Amino acid sequence: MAGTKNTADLSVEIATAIREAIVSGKLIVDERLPSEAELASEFGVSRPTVREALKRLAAQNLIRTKRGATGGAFVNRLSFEEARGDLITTSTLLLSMNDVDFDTACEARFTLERACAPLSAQRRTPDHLATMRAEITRQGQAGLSDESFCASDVAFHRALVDGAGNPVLSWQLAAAVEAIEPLMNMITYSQRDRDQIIALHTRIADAIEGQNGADSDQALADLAEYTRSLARAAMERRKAR
Amino acid sequence: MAGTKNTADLSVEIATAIREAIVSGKLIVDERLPSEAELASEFGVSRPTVREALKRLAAQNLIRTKRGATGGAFVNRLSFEEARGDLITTSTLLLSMNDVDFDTACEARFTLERACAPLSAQRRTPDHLATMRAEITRQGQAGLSDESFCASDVAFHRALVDGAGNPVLSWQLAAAVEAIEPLMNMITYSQRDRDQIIALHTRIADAIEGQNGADSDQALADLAEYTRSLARAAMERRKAR
DNA sequence: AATCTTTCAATTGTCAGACATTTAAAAACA
DNA sequence: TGTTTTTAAATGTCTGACAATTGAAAGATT
Repeated sequence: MAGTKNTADLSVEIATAIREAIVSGKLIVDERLPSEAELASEFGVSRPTVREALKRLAAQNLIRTKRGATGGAFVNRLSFEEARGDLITTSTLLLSMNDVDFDTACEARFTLERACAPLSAQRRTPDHLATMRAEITRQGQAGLSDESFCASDVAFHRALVDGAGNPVLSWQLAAAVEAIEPLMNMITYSQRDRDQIIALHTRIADAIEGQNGADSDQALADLAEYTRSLARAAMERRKAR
Repeated sequence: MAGTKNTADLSVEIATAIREAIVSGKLIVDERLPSEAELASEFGVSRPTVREALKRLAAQNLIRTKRGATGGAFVNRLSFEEARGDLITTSTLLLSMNDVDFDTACEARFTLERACAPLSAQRRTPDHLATMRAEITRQGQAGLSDESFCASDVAFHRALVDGAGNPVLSWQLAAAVEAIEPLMNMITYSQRDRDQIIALHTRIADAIEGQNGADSDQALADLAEYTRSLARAAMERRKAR
């Protein structure tokens, strides 16, 4: 008789029902959901069960809640900004929990980034260029910790990708770039390494400024190769130890 | 006096604490968390509050729960498969809620996909080729609904991307490809349109089979342009109506 | 001794009712 | 009219209880 598995927990069922209403557009942005008490009565469950369902949706940024007289749960306008943090967390965990090796992660990142470079060369604004130059300057500062160097590296590449002027690309690439930061942080950067990277960054920035997509692509390819070689060396040092 | 905003709800605080323990590696995959009662006592809150925190984490696939004597909450190994569904949902909502126009979404998708094509040309297995050919055949079947045509289109492109043999790329691209399916579904495909798309798909498959990265890239660029033109036409028809 | 059955204990899932806190609007007041 | 107080509605939290599930231990049977 049965076909559907109706053994799911109630809070899961309720969360799913509301989520589908949001995704399908039955519930629109900023619309207020019924109060917890009303939902409980509608679904024939208790208030704590409804609350667990709402917390599930809140964890996915699908709703936001407000207390007080005019409060309640509202359909949340999912912003790229909000979604970025979750995507980075997810990417980071995917890499670490599935033993994705550095080469694979690095290849994915640079493959995607290189795809953005020609667009960025076309469309970058002075703002993007200024950010890239500023980060290159910072990367040359003496006494910069490896962690700060990596953070600046991320900022540089984010500016590069943002230059493409496509929020969807920026969103996806931010994750790709930032998710491997923990892996990059495991590398120790000698002064020579840093100088090399800064030179490559300068080549990239020059190409982007000169709206030369081919050059920026080649410079990124070189940076990808150099990064891989650094990681390989770090791995071997670790193994030899 | 205060510097940190400690006004966050308790269930949020607890969820954040546990999430950070997972991300930082303090809690490892498949490790069992303390029981709800123990967590409640540890954090000095009631069981319902702990449960709301756990539901938040469960909604992000960070933990799974099991009932019974040996039950409890366990750190979940986040799989690409699991994460894909959430990413697609998020992408779809981002596009619809932020009024991302078709051109922008389409550009992002094809930019990323074209980046994968050369890798796929190098590494694709006979399996990937077989899937691509099979989907092309299906796309030519008479009486196929627009929806099924789109679904097959998605399957074709997923096989193409999977051919690159990089799970990280597959994961990110699956989202990019599938998230715009709802937008593609709004287009009506005439027989002539379908023939054109099938011809382009065949060109792509041929290039991938012949391990010709440049050809596959060009064919994808042509497909991108054709898709955009179809969407533009559909938009104008809608406006004229 | 081996195997099947029953019981048990631990844990999550659900419920009911209560109180605390927050918030904006309504009412009272100056 | 402007300010303060009250009030009502909503979420946030707590307590205590019971139901459902599940693996393991204890017991019964062959």
